[in-house]
Amino acid sequence: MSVRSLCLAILSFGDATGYEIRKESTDGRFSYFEDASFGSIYPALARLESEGLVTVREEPQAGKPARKVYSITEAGRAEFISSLCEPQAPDTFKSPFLLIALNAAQLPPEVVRRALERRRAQVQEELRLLTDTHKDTACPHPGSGWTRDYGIACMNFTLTYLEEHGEALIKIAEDAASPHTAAAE
Amino acid sequence: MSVRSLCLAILSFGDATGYEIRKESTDGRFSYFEDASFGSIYPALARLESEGLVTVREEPQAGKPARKVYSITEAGRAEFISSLCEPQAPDTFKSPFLLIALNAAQLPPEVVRRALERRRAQVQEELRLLTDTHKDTACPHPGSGWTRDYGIACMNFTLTYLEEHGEALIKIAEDAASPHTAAAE
DNA sequence: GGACACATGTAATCGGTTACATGATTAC
DNA sequence: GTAATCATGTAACCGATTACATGTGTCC
Repeated sequence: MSVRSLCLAILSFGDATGYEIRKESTDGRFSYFEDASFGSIYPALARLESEGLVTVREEPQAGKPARKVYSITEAGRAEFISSLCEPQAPDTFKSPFLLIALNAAQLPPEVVRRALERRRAQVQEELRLLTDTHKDTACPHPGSGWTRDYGIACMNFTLTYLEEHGEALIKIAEDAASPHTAAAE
Repeated sequence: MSVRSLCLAILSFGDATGYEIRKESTDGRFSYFEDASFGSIYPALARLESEGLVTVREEPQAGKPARKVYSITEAGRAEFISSLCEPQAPDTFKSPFLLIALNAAQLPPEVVRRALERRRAQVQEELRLLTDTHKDTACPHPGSGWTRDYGIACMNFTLTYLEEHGEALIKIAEDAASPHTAAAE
C-alpha cells in the first residue's frame, strides 16, 4: 500500500491535515496499514489535490503556518473503494523479536529477557490504544468495531502466550550459556 | 532490517546461494524478518564478501551458471550476534485484510467474503509451512522450536477467530448494502 | 509448445526516508 | 533552558524493486 492510498483511506474517515495523517499512520489506528513520514505525505497530498481526489481549505493560525485541512471528494472516495475491491496483498508480520528468539541459544540471557520485555510492553501499549479508541468514537463505521475486537483478541492472546512461555525462552539462553549447570539440573 | 542483515541471518543457519536466500526470505521461515528480491540480494552478498563477512565457493554445473555457495565467517557471525544485541525495532503487522474489514459497510458483501477467505487461506498456508518445518529439521537451534510453537499458536488462534467471527463481518456488509432487509429481521 | 524451477547478474527507476529550513507555544 | 507539540514544505540521498539479459532441464 502506497502513501497515496493511505491518505485516501484516512481522509475517507474524515478531514485531516498532513500533520494529522502522519500521526495516525505512525501511532494511531492506521498503523496497521502503512506508516509514512512528512517527506512522503505532503507531496502525495499535493498530487491528490491536483488530480481532484481531495480538496484543501486553509485555516490561518497566529504564529504557526496555516493548517491545510484536506477533504476527500466523491472521485477520491470512488477510487479508494475500488482499490479495496482489487485482489488484496497478503498480510505481513515482521518481527525483530522473533529473530532474537530464534537465536536465543547464541545470545546472553539478559538480551533475551530484555527482548521479551520489550515485546510485552509493545503489545500492552497497542492493547491500551485499542481499548481507548472505543470510548471516544461513537461507532462511525460499523467495521471499526469488528476490527477493534479482532485486534484486542489477537493482542490478548499474544500477551498471554508471552507470559506463559517467556521463561522457557530465557531458559534456552541460560542453558546454552552455561551447559554444565543445565546438565546438573 | 536490511537485506544485508537478512543474508547474515540466513547464512548463520547454514551455507546458501543467493537464489536460496531469496526463496527463504519470500516463502520460508525467514519471511518473518524481511523479504528481498534478487536485485538487492546479489549486490549485498558481493559487498559482504568484500568486507570479509562471508566467503564464496563456486560449484560449476553443466548448462546452468555456476552455483555460488556462500558461508558466513567468524567476523560475519560476530557482527550478526552483536546486531541482535542492539535495541530491537518494534514488530510490525501490516494488514490489507483489516483495511477491507474496517470498510466492510462500504463494500459489496462478496468482496468482504472473498477477503475473509483469502486471509483464511493465507493463515492456513503459513500454518502448514510451520508444521512441515518441524519434520525435516532435527532441532539445529533450540530457539527454532520455541519460535515455531509461537507461530503455530498465533496462527491457530487467528484461524479460529476468523472462523468464529467471519460471518459477523459479512453481515455488516450485507446490512449496509440492503438496510431494509436488516430492519425487517 | 509453453510454463516453471534453477541460477546469476546489471541498469533504470522509483518510492520513501532523512535532514534541512522556519518558528510559536506550552510543559517540565 | 530544553524538550515536545504543532505545522508545512523541499532537496539530497538511498535502498530496494522491476525489467532486462542469458540459458538449460523438466513437467504438463
